[in-house]
Amino acid sequence: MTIQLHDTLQGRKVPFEPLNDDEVTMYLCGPTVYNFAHIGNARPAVVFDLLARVLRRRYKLTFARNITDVDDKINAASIESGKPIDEITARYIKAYNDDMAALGVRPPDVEPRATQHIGEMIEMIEKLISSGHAYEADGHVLFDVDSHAQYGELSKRDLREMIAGSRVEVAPYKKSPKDFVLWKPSTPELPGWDSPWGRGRPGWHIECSAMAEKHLGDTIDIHAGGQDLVFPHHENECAQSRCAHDGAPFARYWLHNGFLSIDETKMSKSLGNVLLVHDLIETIPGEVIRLALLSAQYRQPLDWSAETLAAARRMLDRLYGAVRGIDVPDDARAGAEVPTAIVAALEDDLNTPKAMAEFFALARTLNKANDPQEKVSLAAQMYAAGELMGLLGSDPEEWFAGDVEGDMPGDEVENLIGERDAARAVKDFVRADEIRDRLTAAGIAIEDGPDGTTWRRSG
RNA sequence: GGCGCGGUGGCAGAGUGGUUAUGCAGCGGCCUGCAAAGCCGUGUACGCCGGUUCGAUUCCGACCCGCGCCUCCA
Repeated sequence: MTIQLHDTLQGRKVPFEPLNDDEVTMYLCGPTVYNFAHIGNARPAVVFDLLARVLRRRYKLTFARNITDVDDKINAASIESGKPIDEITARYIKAYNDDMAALGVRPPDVEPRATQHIGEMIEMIEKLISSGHAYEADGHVLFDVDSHAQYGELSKRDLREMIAGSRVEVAPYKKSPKDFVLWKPSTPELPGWDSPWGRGRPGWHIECSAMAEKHLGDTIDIHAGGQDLVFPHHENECAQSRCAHDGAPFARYWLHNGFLSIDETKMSKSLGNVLLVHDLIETIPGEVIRLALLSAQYRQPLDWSAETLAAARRMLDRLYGAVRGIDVPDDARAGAEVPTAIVAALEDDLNTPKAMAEFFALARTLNKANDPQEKVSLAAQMYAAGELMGLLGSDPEEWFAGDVEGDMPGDEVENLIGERDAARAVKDFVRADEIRDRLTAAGIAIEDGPDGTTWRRSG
């Protein structure tokens, strides 16, 4: 079975056939680094990290995720804070990578920065001008949308409708209201680079086209991003790249993740409900956030709430509970295969809910198993599946003990459990239950098993 | 207004032309000193109305409702 992916351009799920048999290229629109990443920014990073992991099982993947480090929002942040642009971008690039790492997102193979590809952008713009797809006007360079017949195919927009519905004021130098900027002039205070059209800076869309070309080639296999980027960003990228490459296809598969809402409302600054990953990871384990983001199939809308998180945490409790107390030697772990049902679910357009269902089926089999050898083998499969999905990365004991010390330190918990065991041994159940109540009050749940008593933080 | 997406049991969330999703919560049982965890069992679920069909939650059409994009945005 080949990998199935939903392609936005074709509007349906299709078999994935890379341009080259065993090498795959993927580009994901990364962050504009003027602030911390919010939980909505994290969804594509996590989802397409998982896709990268799935693809790497079969192919040699080159995965590029760019950083937009020249942008009006960055300029605004610099003016507002009085800090130099370099300082701001450096700070938020680091924060982004730290935050994503906390969510189990592996670094991409290439992380190109816009400011380091200005030369490539200028070259591409020159190509577009000389081939009649772009024109210079009033210090700007604009893409001539009418020169590209396929414009609108990706976002399925009718050009006439777009003009009629246009709500923006049209700059007087544009030949058509649809035309978008490739290069714009900069004032002395703003970042700028010398170009054939004077000192200026690139438009947003050309950045991605130039970086994709440089690192992945003229035609890339997969281009991914959030649904909101379909128009205008990806439509424009596609137009630029195709016109700069004699009409060669830009991306063979376009993947777009659905939007995330917060308590069923749109996340926005004005509502004050923007949740920063940076803040969330202070109190919530990264794996819980990751699984919450993967709890719906990536194209579906996902609502973020306390319940979403609680559900993800309980799912992980179940998985960790199954492998708890089973010592899996390194060689057993290394030799374990991810169950085919889980792989199949993920290869079916990243059906994470189905994959989790199969994961739980494996956990159930493990919970039922009696043979020690079999248990080790099944636990090893659990870890293999976890590694593929970016889950089960902690030691189970540490997972249940919690990252954050609760009201009661771990050794005090152990001492009380020891006292309780002694009381139980002499059938002093009143005393034993007293101790359990104390632990319960401190958020510690007790589990008496055949091999002794275990505990977990339940808060 | 245009384009796109979605409405599944108490909640979250897959999937399918006729047979159990899964997790959480609930109920019954096993286990346990009692619990917890685990295991077993358990739910007249598929927005509304027509159509196709032996049979539709699943296909087709209309309708209602929600969301996103069309302007910076994951």
